[in-house]
Amino acid sequence: MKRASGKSTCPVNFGLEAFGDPWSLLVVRDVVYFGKHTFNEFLAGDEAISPSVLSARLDSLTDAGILRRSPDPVDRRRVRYDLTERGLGLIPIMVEIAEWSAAHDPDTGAPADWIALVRENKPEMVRRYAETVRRGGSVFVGDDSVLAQVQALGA
Amino acid sequence: MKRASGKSTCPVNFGLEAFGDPWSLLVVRDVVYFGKHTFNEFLAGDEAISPSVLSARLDSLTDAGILRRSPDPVDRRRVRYDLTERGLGLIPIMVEIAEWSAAHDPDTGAPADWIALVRENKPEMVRRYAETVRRGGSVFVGDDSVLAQVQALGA
DNA sequence: TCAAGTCACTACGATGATCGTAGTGATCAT
DNA sequence: ATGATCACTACGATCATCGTAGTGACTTGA
Repeated sequence: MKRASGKSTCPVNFGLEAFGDPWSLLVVRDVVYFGKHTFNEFLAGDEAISPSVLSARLDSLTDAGILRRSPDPVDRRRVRYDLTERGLGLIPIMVEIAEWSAAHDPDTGAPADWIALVRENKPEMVRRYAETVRRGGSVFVGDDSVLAQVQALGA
Repeated sequence: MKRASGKSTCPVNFGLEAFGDPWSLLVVRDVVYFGKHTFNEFLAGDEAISPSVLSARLDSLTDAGILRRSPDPVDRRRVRYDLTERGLGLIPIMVEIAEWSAAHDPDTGAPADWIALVRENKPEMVRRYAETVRRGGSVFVGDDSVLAQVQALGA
């Protein structure tokens, strides 16, 4: 990302300068979909990011106002990363990427019925994603996950 | 993008492997918003991509089924790049990126009223973008641009 | 209390990607 | 024929990422 910043006022370019590298959105995805919040949790993901790159990404996402760092009050070794409101605003982008990929990847791991549910109730699902993540939950993992909420509604 | 492909079936990861580098979506943006279709037009953009990188991106986007190359029938030096249907499917992602950036970039070049118009009529505007680009137009440039269509409606 | 484990993160050499500039050959306009 | 224009390629320098191996602060369990 050597591209001189400030050379373009195009909003697509602005976004790509903030999170358009191959790793940033995967970190955001880990928070939103899987409820990950710490360095080692990000490090253990399926895509095997290296620690120095992860460290750099966490710094740049924090600088961009997308993530917020906070020390864990009980275990002082731990640092917790949470999405800011600005970071939560990336959810619609991820949802669209997931929808595109589910449509074009023959080996996608995205369940077809979940993708259909999100596509047909997009504004509500996006809002539900954001509210759930805002209070510490995630889309797929945990008792208060969006998945659990939807299953409770459907039961 | 050294990340071993096939290591993850996550749809966000799939999308990022296809167009998640810092340049691919800018090429797609040039087609959709500005009606660019040739190597030198892409090269002349505000963000100053280098020719070798552009060449590599055009190859990978073509391999990914997002762009289609065709020789110009009248000028045989020319090669034209167009979006495939799969490439047109990236429009909602770009629209969301533009909306996020317009909301968070104090120096954004995106007109506020245009962003508002798109936000409030998203499905229709996305469909209009796609139809216009499909028949060779673009969002902002040309007689048949989406901008011109909207202005004609409002007149 | 003390050793062992875990935490976030840094160091570092090797590899790969991107940068900017300068071409190249094919084709077109005059 | 000449010069301009087309889509690229070549290439050395610089930058980013990769993978592995640590580091110091802190916590845990005996």
